Amino acid sequence: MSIASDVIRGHTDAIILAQLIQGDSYGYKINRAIQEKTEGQYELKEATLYTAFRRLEQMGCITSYWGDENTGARRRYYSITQAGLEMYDRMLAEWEQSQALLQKLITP
Amino acid sequence: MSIASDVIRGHTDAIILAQLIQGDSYGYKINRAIQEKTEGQYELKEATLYTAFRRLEQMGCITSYWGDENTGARRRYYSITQAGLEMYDRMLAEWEQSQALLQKLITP
DNA sequence: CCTATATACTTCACCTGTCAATGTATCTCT
DNA sequence: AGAGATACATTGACAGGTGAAGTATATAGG
Repeated sequence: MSIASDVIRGHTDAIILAQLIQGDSYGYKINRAIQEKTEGQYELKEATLYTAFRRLEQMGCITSYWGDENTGARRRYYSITQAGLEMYDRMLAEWEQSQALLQKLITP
Repeated sequence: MSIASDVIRGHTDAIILAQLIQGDSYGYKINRAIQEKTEGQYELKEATLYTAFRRLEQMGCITSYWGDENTGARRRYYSITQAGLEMYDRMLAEWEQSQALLQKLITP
């Protein structure tokens, strides 16, 4: 849907980790935060979001637990781990580097 | 192989078009130019490069013709079309936009 | 009460771009 | 003759993203 999807592709993980650095959260809320951050310009597709959670958990970058809501739908909360923090730092550095690289390449 | 591959992904077309704006060229030479431009930090894999040529030609963004080398291996030259120029402009604008968007998203 | 809407998570099938591997052919240098 | 550079092409596999569909609960409005 979004124009930006090709750039964002492969950065879903970093985007999620960036959100979790600010504290534990759950899928729906994270997506909301992303929409607000971008003034509605971007949102993650649900399938993308939950696939990313699986991937990140399997890599040991996040852990999850069920919230104890006594009302509303159940929520699965996620926490960023030490490995996740390190991964985030690497991804951020990579992004800075790649950005400069592509800028060079895309200029005639 | 490269660190930047996830960012560059989906921008191969724009990179190639950026090269062709400077004049007709052929696969091997374009890849060389890319390597030089990035001081060896990046190169396209051959499969990626030639797949992109097919895609761009099919979309009408480039046209191709065989060079009339009387020595050495034959070369297939590519020209950017009007549609290609327009596509490039769109891609460049998109990149600027996406860059800003991802910068926002990747920051905690 | 019933329906629509929002919240919240899950799974499956499919598409696209990338890339490793492999193959072809020609030229130059030793 | 053999090695290495030039030059193009195809195949099969893989990873990430996404549309579509499904499950379940709470709330607001008619």
